[in-house]
Amino acid sequence: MSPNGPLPFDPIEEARRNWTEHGWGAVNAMSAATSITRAHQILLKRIDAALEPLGLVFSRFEALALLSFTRTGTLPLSRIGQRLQVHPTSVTNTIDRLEADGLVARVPHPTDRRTTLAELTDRGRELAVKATAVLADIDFGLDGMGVDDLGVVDEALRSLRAAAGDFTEDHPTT
Amino acid sequence: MSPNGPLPFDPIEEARRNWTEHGWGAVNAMSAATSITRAHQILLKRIDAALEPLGLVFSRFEALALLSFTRTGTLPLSRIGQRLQVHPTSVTNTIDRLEADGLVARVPHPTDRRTTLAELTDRGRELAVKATAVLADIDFGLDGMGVDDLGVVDEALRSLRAAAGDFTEDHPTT
DNA sequence: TAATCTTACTATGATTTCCTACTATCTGTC
DNA sequence: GACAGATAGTAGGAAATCATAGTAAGATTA
Repeated sequence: MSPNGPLPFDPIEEARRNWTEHGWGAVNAMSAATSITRAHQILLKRIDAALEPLGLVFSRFEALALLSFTRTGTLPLSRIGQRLQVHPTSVTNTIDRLEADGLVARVPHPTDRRTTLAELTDRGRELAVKATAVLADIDFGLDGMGVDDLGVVDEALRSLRAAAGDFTEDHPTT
Repeated sequence: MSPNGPLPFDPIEEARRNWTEHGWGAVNAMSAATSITRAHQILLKRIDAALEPLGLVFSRFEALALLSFTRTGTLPLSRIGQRLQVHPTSVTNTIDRLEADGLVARVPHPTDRRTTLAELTDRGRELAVKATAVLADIDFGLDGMGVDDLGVVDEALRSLRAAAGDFTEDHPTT
C-alpha cells in the first residue's frame, strides 16, 4: 500500500524527534499537519483505486453525488464549486469529463443566461449509486480506523473548517 | 479563506443528512473522509501561501527539512522518496526545482554509482530554518484547532497510517 | 437609458503528481 | 566470471488543480 514499502519506524514520530532536537517549535502542529497530509494521500489513493473500474475519480464522484441529492438532478456549475470548495475552472474541467462520459449534460439555465446547469443523465444517476456502494464497501478508505476515531477526527476537524470560513457557524460547535 | 465565500451551513453536515436520507450507508466514514480531504485542502493552501514569499511549496520544504536533520546534509533521492512517501519521479522533480534554486546540489554517491545524493547548500540550510519559523508562526495552518484536538487527530490518524503500511508497528499503538 | 459593477463560465498556461518505460548499476547464484 | 533479478534515477506523457484573463450577461445606480 505504501509507495516504497514500510519503514521500520513511524516517520512522523521520527520527525517529531528531529524537530524537537533542533528546537524548531510548533511540534504538535507540525505533527498533526503531516498526519493529515499523509492521511489524505492514503485515502485518495484507496478511493481512486476503488473508483477506477467505474471510470471515476473522487472529484468527479463528488459532483455526481451532489447532483443526485437535488430534486431536479441539476445544479449550476458555480453552485457545485461552492459546495465542493474548488476553483471554477476545476468545475469546468470536472463537468467536461463527466459530460464526455455521458454522465451529465450541460443545459442552459431557464432564466439566467450566464448560468450553465449540469444535469445528471440516467447513466450518471446509476453510476453514482454504483460508486457509492463501492466506496461504502471500502469504508471510504478508512480501513484501520475505529468508529470512535472516525467521530473524533470529524469533530476535531470541524473547528478547523469553521475557522477557515467554510461555513457560518450559527450555532456553537456543541 | 474559503474559495467561494462561506456557506450558510456546514456542507459535511448537509452531506450526512443527504447520505442518510438516500440510505447510502457508511455515513461516518464518508463524513470523516470528506473532513480529512477538506482539512488537507485548507492546510495546503495556508502553508503554501506562507511559503510563497520564500519561493517554496510544502513538498520542497519537506525535502529541505529532511536534509537538515542529517549529519552530512545529504540523502539519496530514493531515501527522500521513502520518507516523504512520494513517487521516485516526484522526488526527481522536487530536487530539480531545489537544485535550480541553488538550495541543494546533486552529488554522486561515493560508492554506489547508481545513487545520487541531494546535498543541502548553505543557502538551502538557511532557507530551511527561515521557512520553519514561518510555518511555526502560522501553526502549520492549524489555526482554529485546540491543542487537545491536535493530539487527538494525530493519534487517530496514526492507526490509519499504520494500517496502510507506512511503517512496521513493532510496539502496539498504546 | 447609460454607465458601472458583479457574476458565470471558459481558454490558456503553469505546477504538481503519478505511471510506464528505459538505462545504468549493484547483488546473488551458479 | 557470467547471468538473472533487484535497485536507483530520469524522460516522456497523462491527469488534476489553480491563477490569470477574457467574454457574456445580469444587477445597480445615476
